[in-house]
Amino acid sequence: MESIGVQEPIDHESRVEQGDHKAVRLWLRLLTCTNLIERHLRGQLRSEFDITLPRFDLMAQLARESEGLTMGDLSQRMMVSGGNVSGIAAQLESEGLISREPVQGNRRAFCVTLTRAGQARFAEMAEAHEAWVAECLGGLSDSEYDRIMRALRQIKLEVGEVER
Amino acid sequence: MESIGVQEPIDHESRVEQGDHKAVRLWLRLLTCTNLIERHLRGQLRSEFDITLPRFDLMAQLARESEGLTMGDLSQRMMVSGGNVSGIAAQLESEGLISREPVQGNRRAFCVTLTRAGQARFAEMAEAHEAWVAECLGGLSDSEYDRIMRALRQIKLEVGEVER
DNA sequence: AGCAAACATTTTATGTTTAAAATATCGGTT
DNA sequence: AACCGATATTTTAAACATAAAATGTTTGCT
Repeated sequence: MESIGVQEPIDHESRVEQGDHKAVRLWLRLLTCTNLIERHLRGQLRSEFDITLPRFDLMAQLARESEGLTMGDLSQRMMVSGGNVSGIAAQLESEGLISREPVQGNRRAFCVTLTRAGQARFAEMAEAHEAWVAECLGGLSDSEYDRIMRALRQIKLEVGEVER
Repeated sequence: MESIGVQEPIDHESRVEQGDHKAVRLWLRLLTCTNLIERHLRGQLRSEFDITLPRFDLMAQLARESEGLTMGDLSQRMMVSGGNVSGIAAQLESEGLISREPVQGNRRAFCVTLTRAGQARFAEMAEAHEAWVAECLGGLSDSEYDRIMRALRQIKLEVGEVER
């Protein structure tokens, strides 16, 4: 399947075309894998903890920063727009899982932290989340794991350069 | 960085915990890469062709099936809900890029195809799209490309089993 | 002090996405 | 023929996501 082995000599245009097709195939597979895992995690979070993935993500960012984060920090780390963070944070706040307090010395910013209830809730979820991810990705050998991590890092850098 | 080399003997619990953390790190990197590329493509499609990524995706599915696809086929191949396809298709239809015709022998289904205008429009976009993807992913060597493709295939299979 | 540019956040409008309910059709059974 | 479960699609409600405009706030410069 997918043209293994035999390599006919081809001209330059065909070679380029084939190279591009390769990149697209890789992109589609990357997208498929990510979507499958994301869908799985979303469903599990919903059925086991009645929470959405974006809300879990926001809490996860706060959980690793006990000092708290500003809305802008959250936007940057979650890689979503500021307006988006506003909406998600508003809901978590109304559920009592996070709190937003003014920052002294900068009346523009808010400091967002997990409430005690939020910390407890997140701890439960994080444990389950790790297990679900390991089910999906734990089957790789150490060397495969390292290789794919390196390849993804390189891809990340290249996209950054393209965007620059 | 990230614990290279030295390996202290550790008990079973720590080993498991460490394995889980590894999987989560891989997952987050996978997600980051996919989001970066997706964001790049979305922006390019918007600025160059004034079209959204989902609409492009729907057209791409139709472009490789000259016979046309049903709404259900599209939902399955795009890996999104049927209701979602309904909305996207409605807009593309109103723009004259796709057509939906009843299927003889099954009055429930529609056969969706690219209009002639849709074909022409998609041909332009597809060429640019390939180039953008190649910019992001073309920097991998052939062997790296093969390895990551294989690893992703394995991941895809494992997620399928977990979901089963 | 005054003022412009940058910053932090929210609001608005539009579009995507899902789950679930609703609508309609099909196939087979009785 | 009447009915029932499966199939194909649309509609609905709620949440997520973006870009762009709006609202305050801060900072640096003159």
